[in-house]
Parts: sequence; structure tokens; C-alpha cells
Amino acid sequence: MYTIKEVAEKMGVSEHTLRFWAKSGFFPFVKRNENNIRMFSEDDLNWVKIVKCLRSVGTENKAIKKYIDLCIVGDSTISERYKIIQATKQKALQQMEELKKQLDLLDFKEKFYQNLIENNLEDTWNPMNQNKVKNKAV
Amino acid sequence: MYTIKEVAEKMGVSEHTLRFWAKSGFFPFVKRNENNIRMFSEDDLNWVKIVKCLRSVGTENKAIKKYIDLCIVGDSTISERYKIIQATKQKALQQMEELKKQLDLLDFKEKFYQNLIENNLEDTWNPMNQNKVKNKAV
DNA sequence: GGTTGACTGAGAGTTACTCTCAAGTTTTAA
DNA sequence: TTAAAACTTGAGAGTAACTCTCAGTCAACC
Repeated sequence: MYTIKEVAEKMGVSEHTLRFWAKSGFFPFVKRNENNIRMFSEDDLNWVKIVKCLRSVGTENKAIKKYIDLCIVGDSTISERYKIIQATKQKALQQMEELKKQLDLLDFKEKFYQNLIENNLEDTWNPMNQNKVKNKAV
Repeated sequence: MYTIKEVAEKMGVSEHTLRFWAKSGFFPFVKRNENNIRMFSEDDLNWVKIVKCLRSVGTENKAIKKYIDLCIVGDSTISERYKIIQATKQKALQQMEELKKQLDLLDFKEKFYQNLIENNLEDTWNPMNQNKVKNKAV
């Protein structure tokens, strides 16, 4: 059993955020000890893990709560939960594509600046230098 | 030259956000026409592109403004800008790793539910079924 | 000449934290 | 054994980055 601080360290989520998530109803199974302190079980850690996963791919808290409520209802909601996970995965794949594109742009920019530095060139792409003839740039 | 609406469509950023970014000083070179309407040039579109890129990898607006201010200063800040782009790229690469991990978890979950559905099994991972013996699950 | 449609800025509202605080326990240290 | 340090708690204020609503201006069409 783990206190909120231990969970925060273990899972890489701040204590504040964990309390906020708890208040949002994301951990309906976390028990309190005799001093009203939350004690997270191993199973609860898995809930933290899946909540963290859903959040990190941009799922809204409202939708996460919905998913958790479906879990609470029980086995009759398995196919609905399956669809949610499927859709979330598709969204994550799209994000991967988008991130790749942005990485390409950052890579281009990096090499562009590198070239300017190594060859002591002017930044002809910068609008401040609009009057100057451009070298190969975005 | 493009109006804010056209830029919004072209770049996949809402008009609201573009106005917000403009007010934040992200487009210091966008001119207005005789009716006070913002007209974006091709160069301005590239600024939108780089701002969108920095935002999408989690760069704070304050830091974006700083980068833009460095651009305005001119060529003397090239090496500083180079460092910013390098650091941003590293952050993006980390995000890629994180996203891969989350995708793996979603993939596992997807297959897990698929197995439950196909074989008509109980969701023994769900804390609601804690009393039952677990099948292979997270 | 009146309505439609695009644009404007100001400002209120929203999401998801993030931080501060006072109050209660508990462990450590003198 | 008592005082201080180290936890935890919930309430509530603050923040970032939008997101939306609205009143007002202006040009263009019927």
C-alpha cells in the first residue's frame, strides 16, 4: 500500500494532480486508513497508469470519468470500453504522425541554424532581413 | 495575402487562437490593410507554422515570445536561437518515446478487451471483480 | 437602404491543473 | 516529554492557454 506521495514518485504524477484526479472520481477504489489517509493498492496503481495514459493522449477528464464509470458498471460495458480504447489508440496514432511532422520541421530548423553558424551567413529567412536575397529556407 | 480566416483554414489553427497569438506578440510583422484587417504574407505563414510547431511540443507562450524577440533582435542571436531549437527537438524526441509507451499500453488494453469479447470472459482486472481469480492482465 | 457577412477588441468562461494555506497527525530529536 | 519537523488532509485562490460571446465597424450585394 502506498501513500499519495509514494504514488506521485512511482508514477511521475504530482501529488496535487493525484488529489485533483481523486476528487474528480478517477480512483473510486482507493481506501483510507484510520487517519483518513489515502492508501493506494497495486490495483489502484494500474488505475493511475491508465488515467495517466488517457490524459497524456489528450482525453478530457470528463471522458475519463465516463470510462471509469463504465468500468464500475461491470462486464456488460466491455464492448463499449473496447470501442473507447480503440478510438483513443487511433487518436494517439494520429498524434504520432503530427509529432513526426513537427520533429521534421525542428530538424530542418536545427540544420538551418547550424549552416548559418558554420558558414557565418545571415538569417535571410528572418522577416527582419526581408530586404535581402533569400538563401534556401522555409 | 491572407485574412485571418484563410490562415485559420490553411494552417489548422482557429481564428480565435490566431488573434490570441497575435495579441501575444507572436506575429510582429503582420500588416493591416486600410480597414484595419490583418493581412498575412507567405512569410507570416511560416511564422504561424513555427509557432504552431513550438506550441504543439509544449513550449510555453512566454518562451515562444522570447524566441520571437530574439528573431527580431537579428543575426546576433542566431546561436541562442539554435540552442532553443535544439532543446525543443530533444523535448519532442522524449515526447515521442512517451507516446510510444502509451501506445503500447493502449494496444495491450485493446487486445485484452478483444480477448474478453471473443471468448466471452469476465474482466478479472476490473477492481469491481476483485474477489475473482485473475486471468493474465496488467 | 437595409441586410448579410467578415472583421475588430474587450472581456467573460472553461479546462486542467498548480499552488497556498490552515488544521490535524506522527515521527524524530533534544 | 515536549517541541519541532514531516506528513497528510480539504478548501479555495491562482494560472495558462485557449475558447466563446458580444457589441460595434465596415464593405458588398439585392
